[in-house]
Amino acid sequence: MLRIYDTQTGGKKEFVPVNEGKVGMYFCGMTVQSEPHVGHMRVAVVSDIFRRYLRYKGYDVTLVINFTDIDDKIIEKARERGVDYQKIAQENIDKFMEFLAFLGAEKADYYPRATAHIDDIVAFVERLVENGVAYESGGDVYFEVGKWPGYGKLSKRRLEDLVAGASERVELDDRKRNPEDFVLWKAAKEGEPSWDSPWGKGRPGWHIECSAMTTKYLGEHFDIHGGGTELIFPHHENEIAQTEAATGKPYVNHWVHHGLVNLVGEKMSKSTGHFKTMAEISKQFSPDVVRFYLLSTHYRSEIEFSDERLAEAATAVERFENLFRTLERLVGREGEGVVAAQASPAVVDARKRFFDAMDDDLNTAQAIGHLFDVVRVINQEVGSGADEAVLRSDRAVLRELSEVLGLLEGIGTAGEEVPPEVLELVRVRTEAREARNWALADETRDRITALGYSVEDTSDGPVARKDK
RNA sequence: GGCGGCGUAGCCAAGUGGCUAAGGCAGAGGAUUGCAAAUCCUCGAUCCCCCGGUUCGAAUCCGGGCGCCGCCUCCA
Repeated sequence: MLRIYDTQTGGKKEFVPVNEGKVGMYFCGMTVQSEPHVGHMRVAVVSDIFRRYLRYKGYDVTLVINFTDIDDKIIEKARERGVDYQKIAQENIDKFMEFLAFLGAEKADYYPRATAHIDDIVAFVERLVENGVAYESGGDVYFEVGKWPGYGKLSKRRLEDLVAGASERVELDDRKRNPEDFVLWKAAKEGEPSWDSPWGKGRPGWHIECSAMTTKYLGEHFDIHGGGTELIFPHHENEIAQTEAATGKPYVNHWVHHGLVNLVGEKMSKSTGHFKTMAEISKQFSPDVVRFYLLSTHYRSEIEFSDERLAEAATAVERFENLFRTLERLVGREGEGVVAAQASPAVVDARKRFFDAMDDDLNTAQAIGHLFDVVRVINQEVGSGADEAVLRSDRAVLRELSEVLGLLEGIGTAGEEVPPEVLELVRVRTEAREARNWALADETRDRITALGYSVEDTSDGPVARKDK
């Protein structure tokens, strides 16, 4: 039984889809005001792992990730650079997609943008006005929080606390009836992008786009809505208010919030400039390493991002790579002579524990622990000369589990080309070793190393491969 | 101030009432190797921030501390 956490109820509960056999998932992507950083990468990996696993469980999954492509910062940047705001947005969207591909995350089914859904947004706001929970004021439209009794149920905040807090911090806008009200539609300011609406020219507030787009793509009541914990309030709280006030139905069954990514102990954020971009990361580490690293901590926990942590992950990932390589040497390429489940009992057992962990709120950290058990068992079997049929089945399990995590998909399935000059040196070294000329053998190995390759003496003779 | 989360071996990280507290990285020793590499084996918390309490039994529940972090209307 698959259990998934829900922020609103504050615990794990059985996953029961709204529509049998199908899953609707929406993750808040990014406000494309600057280039994506490692925090956004976590959304990409978390949404991807949810989709992979639900699909593994047999569901037909629809994943939607939005882009907020209009906000104050985007407008400001466009003005600074003297370009259209859409150019800023598009550049950052392109970068986001690029790194999604880098991470091996499959594309979402829809990537809706706020500015492409103005009609839907306006219709949604109108619905709220008609329902008496929103009001127009000076060209703005506000959601009147006090008119909707469920407000605060996600973030566990009480309205009076909000009012008290707000009075200290927020300058009272005289267009608002109450300080806790939030904007659904903003009247246009001079020189800003704007769209026509029943309240005059303007642009959407930050929260309303998600309500309009989720209901459009996934319906008024769907399964999973994700994002970072910092979005719980106000963004998701407001989204619930807007949507449920409009539809009169429960909105989302599982609110899934992933922990933030910290850099040197401090939250990464666009606003402080304290972040590491994906571009920097992709130069230093492979997609498998980054994925492995992010998945080795449970998605709801905070995670600290540092080069040291990534380097450790790289060492761990190498063990998987080495095993796939060893298996290829011993029993050939994957897919050749695949035998049905003859995997060894220890592997089968670890496989079961792997899926138990995944069923428990996608506990990838625990699942990875069991995956290492599989690796160790297979290595033991390799060392003791296990039957090829068993090794093939073992490998099939290993492949199955790593695919659930989206790891190592390209490993062991394609031979690595080694250039002729390296192969020649390997031959020279082998001859030297046969002649017990250790000095020449070691010197030749040094030359191979200098070319960026290493050579290992396996039971099947020397094997050369490119260094990382 | 309000709300929420966290504190487990040198580091990272599972485990949230009951077998010997997963796994990874680092380290030590051993096997294997001409030497390496790869791999395997062995070794590490008598204990889970501290102090009380509940319980036959708690890292896990409750109370009180201490420390760290997030949110409180830009932010994945």
